[in-house]
Amino acid sequence: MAIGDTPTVTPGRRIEHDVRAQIENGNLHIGERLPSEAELSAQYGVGRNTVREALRALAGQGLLEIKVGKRGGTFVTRPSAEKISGSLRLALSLMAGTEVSVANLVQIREILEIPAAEIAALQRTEEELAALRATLFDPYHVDPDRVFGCTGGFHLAILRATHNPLLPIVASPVFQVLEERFLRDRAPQRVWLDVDRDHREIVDCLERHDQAGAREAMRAHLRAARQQYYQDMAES
Amino acid sequence: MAIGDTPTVTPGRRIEHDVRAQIENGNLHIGERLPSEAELSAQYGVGRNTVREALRALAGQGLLEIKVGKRGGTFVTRPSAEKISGSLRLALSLMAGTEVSVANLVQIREILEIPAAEIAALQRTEEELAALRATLFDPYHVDPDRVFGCTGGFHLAILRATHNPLLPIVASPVFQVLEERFLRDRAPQRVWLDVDRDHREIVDCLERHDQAGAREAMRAHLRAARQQYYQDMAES
DNA sequence: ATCGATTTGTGCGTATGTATC
DNA sequence: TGATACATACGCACAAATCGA
Repeated sequence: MAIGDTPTVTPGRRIEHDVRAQIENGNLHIGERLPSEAELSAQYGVGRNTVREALRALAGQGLLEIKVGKRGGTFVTRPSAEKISGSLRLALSLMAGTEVSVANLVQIREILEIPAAEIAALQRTEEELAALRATLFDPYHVDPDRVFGCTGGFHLAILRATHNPLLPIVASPVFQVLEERFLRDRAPQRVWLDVDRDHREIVDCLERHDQAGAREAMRAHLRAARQQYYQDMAES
Repeated sequence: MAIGDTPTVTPGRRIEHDVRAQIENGNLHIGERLPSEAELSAQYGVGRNTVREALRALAGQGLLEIKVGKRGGTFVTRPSAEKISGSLRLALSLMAGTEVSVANLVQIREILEIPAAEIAALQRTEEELAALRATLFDPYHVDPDRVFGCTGGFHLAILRATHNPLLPIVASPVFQVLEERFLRDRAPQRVWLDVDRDHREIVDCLERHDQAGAREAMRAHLRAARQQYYQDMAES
């Protein structure tokens, strides 16, 4: 242990930080099992409650998985994509309106999703194209809940079709926060006509592997969405 | 257990999920104080340790802040930018090599940092320009540790100069994971000559608000970095 | 500045549920 | 079926931090 460590850190915090550091520097690798609570409490010279709380905090971050039973125990794991994405979505949702403006969110969305469309036009498989078509909807018979799910599914399908797992992880929370805060079901039908037209145009571009077309179609689509967000803000 | 019963969810998990849901749907606001542990344990009909572990799990995610003392207690907070960025960095680091390839990381980096340079060229203040210049180094007197910090500082300064707080949050973890895994101090001096030249060219573009120049200079810089990563991988 | 009230931090013992053998 | 090992849950007691009178 390094000298001059923070003097007044509670044992619980210290254990949490210590285990986290061991995961980070590879001392503990994925799938490895930690000593039992009793062993840890003996090693650190603290009670089992203290150990348990430290392990809980790390489990909340998705770094540990706790299983019961004789062959159970606490195991090192990596946060799932869903866990990361969910944490990011909640964090962005809580930041939106104070530290982070709608313009910030829109800008990130355009930075990520416009290249994503271009990459997807190159990488998409037939299966992904079919999944994308399944998200198209009939703008003349709008069930608000269904349309909301379709638009989310459309953009997620594009991100997935890039074959880069990081793009859905970082881009979908941004998209979800924007869609949650706006036009959940407040948008007039005219908007859905435009959205549907844009979606179909993008799908057409992906079908013929038209990278430049997909990029520009997505750019136009997101520009329209941006205008809708701003109009929605002005009204409320 | 009777047939059709909901699977047994432990009280601790239930409390954790319940509090998280209340934060998410706005029932609990930022800065609001939760009831004391004793009150919560009475409300939920569980022991105080159970409550503490649930709160610890949420505190580990940066959603709660726990303070001791008479006016202390458990307060709802939003995860700090550092917390989010740190969690993302560790998660990416653990995923790198299995679910996520180096090519995936490089692609995200280019998607984010090339537009960032273009935006920074428009938005940068004199102070940010000065901070950027402070990260330049002398490639002929390379102290590996210092150069490593400088390159990180350079890219972070660009991201900050965009005036979009989300860009540092999502882009810096990607950058850090790549730099950690490669050329920490294995790079030959020739590389640092090129890096220094690229950095100075980008700074020059930002100085004269040359958006297209900054974008293309960053593109070239990241292309060179990509080649270095791949060469580094081939050698090891 | 001391004292007391409030709240979290910690230790320990015990009983129970559950998965594995 | 029973034994074993481990997590789960609870309750209590005391320590430490903090604030206010």
